[in-house]
Amino acid sequence: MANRIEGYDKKIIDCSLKEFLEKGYNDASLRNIASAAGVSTSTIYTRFKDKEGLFNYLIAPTNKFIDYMEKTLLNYGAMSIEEQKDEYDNISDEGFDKFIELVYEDYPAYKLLVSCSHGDTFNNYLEKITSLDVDYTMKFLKDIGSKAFYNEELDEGFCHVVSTAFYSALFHCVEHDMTKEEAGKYINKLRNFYQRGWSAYF
Amino acid sequence: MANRIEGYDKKIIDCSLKEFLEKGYNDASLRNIASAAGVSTSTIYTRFKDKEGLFNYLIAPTNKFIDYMEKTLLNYGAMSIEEQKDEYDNISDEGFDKFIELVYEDYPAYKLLVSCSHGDTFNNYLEKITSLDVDYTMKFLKDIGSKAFYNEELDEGFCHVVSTAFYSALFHCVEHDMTKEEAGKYINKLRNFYQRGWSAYF
Amino acid sequence: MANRIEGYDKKIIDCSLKEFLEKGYNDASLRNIASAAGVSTSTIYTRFKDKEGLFNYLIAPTNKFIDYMEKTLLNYGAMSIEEQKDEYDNISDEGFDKFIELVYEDYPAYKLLVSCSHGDTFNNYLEKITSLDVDYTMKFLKDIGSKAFYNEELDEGFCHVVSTAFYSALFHCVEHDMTKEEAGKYINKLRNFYQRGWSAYF
Amino acid sequence: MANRIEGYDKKIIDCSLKEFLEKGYNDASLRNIASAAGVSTSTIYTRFKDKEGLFNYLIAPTNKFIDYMEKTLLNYGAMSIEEQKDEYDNISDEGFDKFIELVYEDYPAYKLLVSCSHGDTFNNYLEKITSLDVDYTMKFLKDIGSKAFYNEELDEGFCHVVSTAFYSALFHCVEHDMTKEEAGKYINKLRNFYQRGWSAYF
DNA sequence: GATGAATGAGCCTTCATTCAT
DNA sequence: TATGAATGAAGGCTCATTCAT
Repeated sequence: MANRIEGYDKKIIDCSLKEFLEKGYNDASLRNIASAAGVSTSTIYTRFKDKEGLFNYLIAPTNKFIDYMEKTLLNYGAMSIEEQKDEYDNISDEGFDKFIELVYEDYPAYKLLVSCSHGDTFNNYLEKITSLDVDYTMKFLKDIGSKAFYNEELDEGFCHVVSTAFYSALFHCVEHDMTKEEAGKYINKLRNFYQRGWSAYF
Repeated sequence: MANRIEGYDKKIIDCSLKEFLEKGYNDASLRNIASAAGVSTSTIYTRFKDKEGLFNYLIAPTNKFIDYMEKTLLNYGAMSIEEQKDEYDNISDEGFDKFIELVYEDYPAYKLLVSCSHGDTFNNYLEKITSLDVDYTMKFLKDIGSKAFYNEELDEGFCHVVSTAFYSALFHCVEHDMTKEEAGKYINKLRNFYQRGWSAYF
Repeated sequence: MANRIEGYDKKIIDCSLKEFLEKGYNDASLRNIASAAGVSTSTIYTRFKDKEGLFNYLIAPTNKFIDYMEKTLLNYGAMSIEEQKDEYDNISDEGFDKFIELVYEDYPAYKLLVSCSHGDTFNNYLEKITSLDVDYTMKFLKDIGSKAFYNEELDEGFCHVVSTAFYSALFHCVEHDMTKEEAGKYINKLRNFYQRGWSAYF
Repeated sequence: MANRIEGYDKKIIDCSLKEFLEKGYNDASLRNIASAAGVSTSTIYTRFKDKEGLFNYLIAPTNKFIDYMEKTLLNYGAMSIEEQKDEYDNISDEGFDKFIELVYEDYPAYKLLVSCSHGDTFNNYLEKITSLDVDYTMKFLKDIGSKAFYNEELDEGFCHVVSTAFYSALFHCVEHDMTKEEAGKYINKLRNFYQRGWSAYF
């Protein structure tokens, strides 16, 4: 998509990216963007409605990962318990591969989301991901008859917090500008680490 | 200290707290604060230099935890390896007790730091804590001759990220306004979880 | 005329009406109108020249009443004094009937003129009506040898102001959205009231 | 009061007056005012809160007439019927003298109110005056046992409209920039005219 | 030490209008 | 003829900060 954008739009997008990345949402100025892009401020409004609309356009690609998670978990949830157990590792591996692929395909969008967004934008994003994960995890624990689940040693609240911590840590690869390769190694270690954490409950 | 603050200063501090907590650093307005406190905007400048100075004053108590960590780890590092091994659990338990004590002694300051600060303020704070922890941990691993340490399975970078994730999660008790009791239980679970994660490396 | 307007023009007119009635001339936005009508802003310019042109088009029907007054007074002025005296009441009755008929035939146009127009638009309209009335009235007073006219007790200036007040009051039926029936009763009372006022001069 | 205002305030007020009188409330620009007054736009905000606050300051003196009416009618209403009958003409004469005095004492304020204000400002002003008048009039008609009042030939609605027309006409002396003398004569004629109109009901 | 006042820079946004296509 | 796009101008307003008093 991006490669088909040309002319003013392209300039506006590039300059917005630069401005937002440098200053963050709040301190970014549409005036600066417009003048850097060689257009009038109004042009931005013609194209993107307003400041928020422009920013949302820039981070829109990050929805692909959420879409992917939703779709994947839906399929996964539709499997039998046995299949779920068998497929868990595959699905998981594929998921994180996909994560890396998507992130490095639209790196600026993720960078913006993680490091330069406004209010609760990133928190909401994390919350969506975490909730999806937790919902399916809780269901899975229930279905497999997890002892920890049934004696309430592992409640949803704690699950949620640890999950949030995990996904926060996941996005450190963006926050700290790792290369794709660094990210791959890092994520593997992270998964191992958390798996050991979770192991007691499964 | 707080109990010696009176008159205008007290009012300014109270109203600043309210404004920053409600709107966050960027959207807080010194004029609102001044008018709520019944002083002129200039008075704030007389007392606190500027907006940032005022905010820093408000979050200053949070340095107590960092001071505590520094002092404690310094003492710990001065022990022999054998002592360190023996004392690890005690020191650790005491540390988290102290954390809870300090946080709930100056709750607004921590809340401000965690949820309402500006730019990298909280990240820098976390970074300080994490670095302290990681430095001593790496030294400890080296001293005890950790296999994982020597075959570079556990490098400083990863250690840092996981540690960051842990301390981030730790401060969720502030972010989510847990009561002191809730925080106590929550932190215990969290420590167990992460200990299992780390166990492979020790 | 209206029944021959179709397609885009019709939509533009309807939406303009709505926008102008809701927000008044100044605060109405051509963009809102265009987007509500499903056309581009430019289309409005193609059809109606500009904002003022569009508005003028919408209130154009209100000229019918002025045309009627002009024609009627011309005929009336062409009569002999005796005829004028005889016909005064008839002409007058017919005139106000016609007023009501025209207003309720093109109600939105009058409403726009009275309540939503810009600058001196309505004042100019009133001024035209008043001037017509005053011109003929002064001529009539002169022709019938009115004492008040000749001793300058009743000068044109005063006549003008009272006439303005009368026609202003007349249009209250539009300003206050009276039904046709309410307007009929209201106007009768108003005429009686002002006739008593004038009576001293005739 | 005005003669004690000096420095920037005076300049701002003078220039605001000029701008509002020339362009009306909506089209007046605070930027123009500020630059004409040789101050920054912000200064206006320091002094007058905002555009509306500035305008309200300028027209504030017009409240004197309403205050006068309220006070006068209150006293009048407290009299016995006989006294009211006896005093009616005096009170009335004094009232209109006072009107002229107040208007020409703060002419710009009234001019602004009548010819340059925003939305329903002047209508609301007229409405206040009219309501005061109508309230006392209706009470008076009731007290003196007016036939027209009791057989409902003269209802409050009609009374209100005619009264509005009268006070509208009254302010024509401001709208048309009459001199104080012209206004005096004009108002006398107007009062006579309307008295004849009312006479049928008393 | 406190303040009222002033400020310049900057904000986002909206508008009526034009013009190449 | 219709329009999408672009624009310059302008709008009201808020801000952190300074400084003479």
